[in-house]
Amino acid sequence: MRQNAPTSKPGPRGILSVQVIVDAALRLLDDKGPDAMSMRGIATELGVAPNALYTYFPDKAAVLRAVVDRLIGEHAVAALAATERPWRQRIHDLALELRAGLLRHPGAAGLVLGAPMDGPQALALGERLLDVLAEAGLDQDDAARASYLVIVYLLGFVALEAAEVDPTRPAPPEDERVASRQAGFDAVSAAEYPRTAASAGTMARYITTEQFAWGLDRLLDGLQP
Amino acid sequence: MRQNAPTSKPGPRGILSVQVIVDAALRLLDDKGPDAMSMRGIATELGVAPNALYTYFPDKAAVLRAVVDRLIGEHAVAALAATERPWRQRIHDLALELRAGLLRHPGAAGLVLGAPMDGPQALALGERLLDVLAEAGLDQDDAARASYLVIVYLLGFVALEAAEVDPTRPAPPEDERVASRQAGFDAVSAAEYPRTAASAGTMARYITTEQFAWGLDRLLDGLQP
DNA sequence: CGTTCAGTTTGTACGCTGTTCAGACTGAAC
DNA sequence: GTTCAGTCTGAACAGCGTACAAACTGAACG
Repeated sequence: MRQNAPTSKPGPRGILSVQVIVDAALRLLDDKGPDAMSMRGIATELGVAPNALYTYFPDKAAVLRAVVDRLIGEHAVAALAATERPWRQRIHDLALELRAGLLRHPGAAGLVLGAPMDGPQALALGERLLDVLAEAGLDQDDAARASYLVIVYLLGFVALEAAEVDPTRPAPPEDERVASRQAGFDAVSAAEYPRTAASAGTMARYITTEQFAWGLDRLLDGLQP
Repeated sequence: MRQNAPTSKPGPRGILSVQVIVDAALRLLDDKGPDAMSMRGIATELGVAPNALYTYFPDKAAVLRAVVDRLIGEHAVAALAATERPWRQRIHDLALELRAGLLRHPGAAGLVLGAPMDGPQALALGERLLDVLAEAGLDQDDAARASYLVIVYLLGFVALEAAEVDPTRPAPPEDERVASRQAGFDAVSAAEYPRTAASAGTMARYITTEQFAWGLDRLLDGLQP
C-alpha cells in the first residue's frame, strides 16, 4: 500500500500535470494556430522534453480531447447564470455564448467535432441542457433528443464557420468575413446555379450571429410542444 | 499561341490528372483511413514520385477539398431522382441518402466540416436544396437560410457520428455502435449527472438513423410556414 | 527534318511530426 | 539507508509536407 496519500508526488518534480499541459496547448492554439499545438511545441512551451508529456497522456489525441473538453467547460459555465429567464431565452443565451466562446479560439472548432462529446465538461453541459428542456415541458425522451439536436446544430454551425477563418490569427470581425464570402459568391455562374447566384447576398451572411439565431429559432419552433 | 488545343499534353506522359489523384486518395481513404491519405501515400499508390502531385494541386489542403467535393457530389446525385414526391419527403430522402453515403467513408466526415462548402458539387447540392425549398413555399431569403440550416444539421450530425468510428475499418453496424455507446454511458455517475444517467438509453441511440430523422423532422417542423 | 520549349516527372534534401526505448534522476516511504 | 514508484531525458525511428533544381517528353514551329 503505497499511495494512501492520493496526491503524493513520488517523482523528481511536479513541474508537469494535466492542467499545465492543457494550459500550454490552449495557449499555443490561440497564439499560433492548431498546427503549432504539437507535442514538441507543447513540450518546448513548457521547457520540457517531448516525451515527458506521455507520462500524463497516452497520445496526442488524448491531449486534444482534454483541450476540447476544457474549452467546452470554459464557455459553457459562462451561460449557467441567469435562471429566471424563460427556457427558450436561456437556450438562446447558452448557444450564443458558446458559439462566441468557441469562435474566440478559431483553431479549436474543428477539433470539437473531431472527438466524441464525452468529457466531464461536455457531460455537464448536456446535463444543463436537459434541465432547461425539462423545464420547457418536454418529457425525458424528447428532452434528450432535443438536447442532441441543439448540440449538433451548434457545433456544426461553428465548425463550418471556423473553416473559413485563418486559425493562426484572432479571427476578423463579422462584416469583414461576410465581405470575403460575398466576393466568393460573386464568382459563381448565374447560368449554372441561378438560385445560388440570386441568394448570394443571403448566403454571404450565413456565418453571422443573425443567421445562427435564425436557425436556432426555427429549431426551437420545431421543438415547441 | 500554343495551347489552341486545350486538352493538349505537351509533357512526357499523361499518367496523372486531377481525376486519378482524387480517385487514388479516395481509395486510400476507404481502405486504410484518413492517415494513409498522405501525399506520399497517394503518390506511391499511383507509382509516382510525391512531387508529381504538386503539378495538379498547390498543396495537400487542395487535394482534400477536391476529395470532399467529389464525395458530396457522389452521394448527392443519388438523391436527385424522384421529383414527384412532396417537398418534405424529398428533403428527407436527400438528407438520409447523404448521411448514409458519407458514413460509408468513415474517415471523410471530419474532412467535410474542415473545408468550406464551396466546391462545384457543393454548389450543385445547395442549388438543389433551394429548388425544393422554393417549391415548399418559402420565399427566396428564407429558402436560402433554411438550406444552410439543413446542411449544418446534416454535416454536424455526420461528423459527430463519425468521430466515434475507427476510420480504418468499414464502420460497424448501427446496433453495435449503439451498444458501445451504451457501455460508455453506464459509467457516468448518476449522482453527478442524474438526468444524463436517466436518459442513457436514449443517448446511446443518438447516432442512429432514427435520431437523425427525428431531429430533421423537428427542424422541418420549424420551417413549416 | 531539327530545334525549341512548355509542361511533366524525378532526385534530393530540409525541417518537422508522433512515438518508443532504455536509462537517469528524485524523493517519499519502509 | 535502502528501496522503488513515479518523473523526466537522450537518442532514435519512420513518416510527413513541401521546396529546388534538374531531367525527360513530345507537340508545335521553322
